[in-house]
Amino acid sequence: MDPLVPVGATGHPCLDPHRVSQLAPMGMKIATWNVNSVKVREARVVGWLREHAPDALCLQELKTADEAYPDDAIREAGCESAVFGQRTYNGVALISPHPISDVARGFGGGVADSDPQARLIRGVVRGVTVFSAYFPNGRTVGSESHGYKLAWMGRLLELLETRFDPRDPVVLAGDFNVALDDRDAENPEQWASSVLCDPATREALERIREWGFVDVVRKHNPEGKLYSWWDYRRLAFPRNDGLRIDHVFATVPVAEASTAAWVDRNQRKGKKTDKPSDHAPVVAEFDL
DNA sequence: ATGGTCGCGCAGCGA
Repeated sequence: MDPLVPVGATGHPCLDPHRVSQLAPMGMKIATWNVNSVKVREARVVGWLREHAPDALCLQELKTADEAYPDDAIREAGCESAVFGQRTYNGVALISPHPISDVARGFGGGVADSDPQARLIRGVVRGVTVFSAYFPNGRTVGSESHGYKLAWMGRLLELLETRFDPRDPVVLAGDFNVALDDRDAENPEQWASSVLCDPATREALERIREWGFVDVVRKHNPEGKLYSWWDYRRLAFPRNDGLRIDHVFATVPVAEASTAAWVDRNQRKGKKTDKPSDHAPVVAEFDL
């Protein structure tokens, strides 16, 4: 399968994006989780798959090369994985109990030069193109890393514009490292000048959203006060000093079918020996 | 306590 061919161009009726609303309604649950090392979080991931039975689970920060990815344990939980691993840093995966087709790693497609960091993978699950994205953090505003973050987001937008159609069923899920507005932080003033909230970063994400996405978690939680990441330091979780930086964006035909969206805050709980990630899973459910 | 926590990989970086 040519990964450069847009989804829906394969000729298979089940992959025709414009037919998504014609499919018999079934539950479809899509989740994203920055696991901060898939090896350390292996038992949690397997347990979470068994408990919540998502149709797609997007992982970020594997910090693991492809060869060391726990593929056997995931298979024992009944799922296959599409993996774009990297040693030490980054690394993303897409997990599903269904077949994953049309897998593409990175930006590909000659949109821009290849990215040396493994931050993006996509595949088609039950007719929906699902991206697992780990946006760069950016460290500090104005830094070289911040420039890389903004450029990376621009490349993602270019990929969407050139290879996809907002009328297609597309889900962009992952750790965006962006809190969209002040509802997405418990202490917004504390984070205002950080790379998670700075105006240039928010504007870059707004341009991606305007391409044709709905923020599905916001749709179901307009009041805010729902976070996905709490720093390991400064007792952030007990104080609920969190931010919502992990997102599930969906194009309109998918977002119109959403029925619920939530954060599995339980996965952030526990003592040091329980080894929680600093991120909790973000889940969106659809009648698709 | 003048930092504070993780994970990687074995010093110091990135988050």
